[in-house]
Amino acid sequence: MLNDASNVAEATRRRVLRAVTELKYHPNVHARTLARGRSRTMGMIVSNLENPFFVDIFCSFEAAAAERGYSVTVEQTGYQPARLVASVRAMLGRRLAGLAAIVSEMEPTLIEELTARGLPIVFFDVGRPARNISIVRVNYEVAMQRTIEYLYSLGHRRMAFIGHHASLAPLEARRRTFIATMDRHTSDAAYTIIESTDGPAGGREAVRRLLATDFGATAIVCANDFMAIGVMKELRARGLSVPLDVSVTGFDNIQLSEYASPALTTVDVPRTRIGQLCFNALTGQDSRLDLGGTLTIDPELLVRESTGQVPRRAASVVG
Amino acid sequence: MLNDASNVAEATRRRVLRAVTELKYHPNVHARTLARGRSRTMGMIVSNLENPFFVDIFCSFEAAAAERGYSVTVEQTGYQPARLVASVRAMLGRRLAGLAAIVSEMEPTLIEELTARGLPIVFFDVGRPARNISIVRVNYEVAMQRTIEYLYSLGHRRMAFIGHHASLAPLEARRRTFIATMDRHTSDAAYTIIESTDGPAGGREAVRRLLATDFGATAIVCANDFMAIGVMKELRARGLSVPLDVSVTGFDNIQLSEYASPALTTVDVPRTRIGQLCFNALTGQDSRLDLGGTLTIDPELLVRESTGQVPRRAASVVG
DNA sequence: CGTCCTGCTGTAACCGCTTACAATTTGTTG
DNA sequence: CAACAAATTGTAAGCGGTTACAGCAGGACG
Repeated sequence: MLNDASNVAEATRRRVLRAVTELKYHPNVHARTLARGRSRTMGMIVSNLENPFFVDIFCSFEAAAAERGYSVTVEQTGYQPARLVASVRAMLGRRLAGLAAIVSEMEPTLIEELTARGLPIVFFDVGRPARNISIVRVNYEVAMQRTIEYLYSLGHRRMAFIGHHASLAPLEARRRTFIATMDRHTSDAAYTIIESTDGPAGGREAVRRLLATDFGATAIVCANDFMAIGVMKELRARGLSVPLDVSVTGFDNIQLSEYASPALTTVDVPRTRIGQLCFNALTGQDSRLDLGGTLTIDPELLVRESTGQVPRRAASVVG
Repeated sequence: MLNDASNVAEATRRRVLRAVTELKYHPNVHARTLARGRSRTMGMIVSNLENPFFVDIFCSFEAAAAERGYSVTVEQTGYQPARLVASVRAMLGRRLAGLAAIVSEMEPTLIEELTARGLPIVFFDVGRPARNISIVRVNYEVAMQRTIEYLYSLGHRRMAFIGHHASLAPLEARRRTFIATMDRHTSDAAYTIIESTDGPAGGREAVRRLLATDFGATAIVCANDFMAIGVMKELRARGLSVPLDVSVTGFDNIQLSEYASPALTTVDVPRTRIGQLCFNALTGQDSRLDLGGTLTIDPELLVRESTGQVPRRAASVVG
């Protein structure tokens, strides 16, 4: 009766409903899900909730889910494949209606384990499609290449890449493309790579290390906006102006990137769209991406205020 | 056998474990929880996951929980009491081990509904203690008063308060104290109040409205850091210097406040401690706060770079 | 007034697991 | 080797709901 109120007498229903509130009765979700055999809950696993990029995707996913009467449960992995596996197992045990894994790390054996079950799954940035697994990708290569060529066109010849978790595919793609693109200009351009941790603190620390060298970068390319915020902070603290002394670029276009000072030049990864897309893929109501398919998003470079012409006075400001 | 491996023959165990991985068996969490009658999951409800303040509390809560073998599920309410009620009901249906509500909104009838059940609960910022309900409070009054007096001592006489959701208790407390403190200096000080939405976009919009008036604030007091970031952005965009033209203060001391430009003067609300505290309260392992008790945190004013002496040239820069 | 249909309520099996306990095997000891 | 204890395995009864279906009213109709 608490499910389908259609074939119950009005009087009875009223009596029941009154009892429900009076006794403060709350149906046991587990009993219900067990009996029904399916649930109205979607699972989401993200790498790092402290990074607004993931929060934004979660929020738009949740909004789309709520609209369709689904609820969402999240877990985070801290970029650790082991935790991803643990989370996936936990999610699998919950008999969810679907699972979205918005993660940078991956464990190859997972795909097989996930294919065994029927539940619809969507991976973002990692994994490969399968019977019940869709993939949403971002063309980091093209975006990174554009970014570098843009900086090169401004005269920058000495660039630094600041990233985190270099071994994880989506991050590795950015770094690899950075290197590949720089290598095209090997005659007159040079680069350096610095690995740190995700977040402003990591970005800041990376800049400290960069400045301790004598590399003299005029542009710093960050793996994401979250780190770029810390990068700009440290540059400012050292009395360096962005973009007069050093240009800085990010990746993701998190909301904060617009509020940074100066506003960050970045690559717009459409988080809201991604969240919706992932949800739609799971419920199979998106013509652009059906279960088992792959969809690649081509992100745009968003030029704001943190990048500019290379400084006239030599190219040895930073590092 | 999947629970207590103590009284099973080694050989049998091995066989079972092999079968588990081979068949990709994942125990049904619902069946298990139902049979056990209790779960090892804590629930957390927060107002707004986009605001890093809440994310930080969630993360430290989760870390504390993981350490003790608990997992955590979150939901957000968007500051809407109705959604809080819905979330609480959903959580109640899950037979959790405990529930932490880190929210600004409240629904008085909730307390009674929650007391009926036995599960340990901790509220942050709202509610009142009960048999199974603990409360963690922050003394916003003292902190706000200190902030205002500090600005006053710098010579500021015209201040604006920028907040959101004024009707919600914790936000209302800040505004009320702002007003009360300003009223002490009614002879030579004046203030104005602007209501907007949470987040940088809200802060920014509030400043636009402030500048459209001729109030001429020399200091802007924000209800939280998340809004303050937008406030500073808009001031900068208008060519106003912080703190040379206008001083700005925040509230919460989110990580980003340190990375803002200039670094934000704010009130340090110890989020990590709060997360841990809430978890400990639920498992009853904290001597400072046992179930049914109240603990008040006295936050410190953290002076950084966004505040300074009132500008010499009159007091009519802003608005 | 009996028959049939409709609309509502009562009942029992089952969802997948835990738990306590019965049944069985194995080991120990006089 | 019988007798008993210990160790292991098998069994059945729930946990709190859902679902399909049987049962039983009451109303309409011939």
